[in-house]
Amino acid sequence: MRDLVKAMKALSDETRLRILNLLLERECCVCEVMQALDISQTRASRNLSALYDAGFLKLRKDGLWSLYSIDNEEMKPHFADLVEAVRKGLKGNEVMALDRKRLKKAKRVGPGCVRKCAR
Amino acid sequence: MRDLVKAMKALSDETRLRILNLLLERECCVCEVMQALDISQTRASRNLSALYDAGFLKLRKDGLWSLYSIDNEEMKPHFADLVEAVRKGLKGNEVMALDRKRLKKAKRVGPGCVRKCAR
DNA sequence: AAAATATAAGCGTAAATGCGCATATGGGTG
DNA sequence: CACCCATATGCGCATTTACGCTTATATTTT
Repeated sequence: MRDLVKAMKALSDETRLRILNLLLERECCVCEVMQALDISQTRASRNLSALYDAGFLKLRKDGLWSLYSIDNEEMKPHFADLVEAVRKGLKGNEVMALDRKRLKKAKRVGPGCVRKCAR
Repeated sequence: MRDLVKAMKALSDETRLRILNLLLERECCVCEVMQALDISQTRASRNLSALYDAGFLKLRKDGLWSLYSIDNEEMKPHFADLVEAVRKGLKGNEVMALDRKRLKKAKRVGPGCVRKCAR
């Protein structure tokens, strides 16, 4: 039960639902999440970690980048059901649509991404 | 999205998951929840209200009793999916089994139920 | 109407949560 | 090796949450 409570907690936050929405589109690095949601590096990193710790995401390292994505293979079946329910519930939401739009313009590479985003 | 966050918050608490487990069995009054989970009246009432406010339950009054049950008819489809995911995730849990067991012995009527349970 | 009863709500408090700031970590490049 | 960069983490603070205690509300019974 502990795990389920943790999973639900992970999903009970606006920022994390927005992140999940991005990841339903594609794999993202922390930097891209920052840009798409227009949030701080700390906030992006922490909330990605929360989703990861809860068991929804997998992590892949590529050089300096941490690439997070929805862990469809290893995720518990009922967790996948939760993700699906969230996807349904978020469908048509304008904030989510805007986030996805900005994700398309987000760049994984480029010098000083973090610093630039901070301004 | 606000509603979804609220729903997930409602499900991200051990007490409320235990209550939901009872209601998956059958309709319950506050008093029965108290007995089955061995918790205070305030706690039972408050957490039932939270699940109700989030949109998972319906309320029926019968004399002094407030009878809560899962609102399968009016609930949003993706909320029903959440409940189903929770049910799956809770299957086989020993705490849930014990709660259900005690629910069978819980009585809706009987003088001084609340007072007795408080001891 | 007065007493009893089940439930709800106000209030205070302890714990948990979210996040910004600063700093640490660890890989990449010159 | 020195520096740059993306990410992670320690710390402190403000807000939220959970819950017990007490009291209010509403309904039934005497």
